Amino acid sequence: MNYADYAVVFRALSDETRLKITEMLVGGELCACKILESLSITQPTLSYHMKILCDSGLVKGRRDGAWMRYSLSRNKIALLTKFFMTMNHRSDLPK
Amino acid sequence: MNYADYAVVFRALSDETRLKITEMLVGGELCACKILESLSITQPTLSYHMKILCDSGLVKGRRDGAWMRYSLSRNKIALLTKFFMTMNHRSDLPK
DNA sequence: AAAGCATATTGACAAACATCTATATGCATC
DNA sequence: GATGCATATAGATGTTTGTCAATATGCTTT
Repeated sequence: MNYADYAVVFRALSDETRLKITEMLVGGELCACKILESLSITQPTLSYHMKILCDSGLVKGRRDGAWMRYSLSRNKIALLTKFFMTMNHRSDLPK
Repeated sequence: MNYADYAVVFRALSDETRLKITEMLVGGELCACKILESLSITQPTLSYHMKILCDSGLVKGRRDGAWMRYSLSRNKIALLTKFFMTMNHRSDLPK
């Protein structure tokens, strides 16, 4: 991942609604309709947010008949963990 | 940190210029003028970005005479590391 | 193939963002 | 206190964002 890739995934996480969705997915795969129930937004707005999350690579979507099921990408989360861990290890910073 | 706090710090990291600045600071404290040298932006634009980074808590600034010296917040980075680590530990996700 | 539910796309719009020029403020030195 | 350098603020502007209502697409079941 380069600067642009990180910028995209951090932008995906920079909205409260998308953060809430991400937290919901920590519990495991969910379909769009289930996510929608927990939020005070319209269905098109949810679809917009899911697209941003998926395009960033943080969330994976798969069709299951009429439903879309979403889950977090373990890989991406591991990369992000490493991003921050490396930050604290590589230097000599004040508290 | 709550959703809003995380949203603010991720928004701070969602811009390529600010990501570059953050990476520079991994090497240790830098003054604004030094950061400015490495970027193709004007001084007011840098000042704008530094404000966003500082407001998010990711970067700490301190006056040193005429200069402003900036460095990363170890605390904040540790919190963000934990944020992602917890994500991968708390659940049962596909690869 | 018609009907019905789940999801995506389009078009519109107000709000927020990134950038610049111009100007102001802070600090050090003469 | 006047000059000069470092940084911040203000104002203007084009771009991007988040949201909705309306509509389209996809899938399943009669």
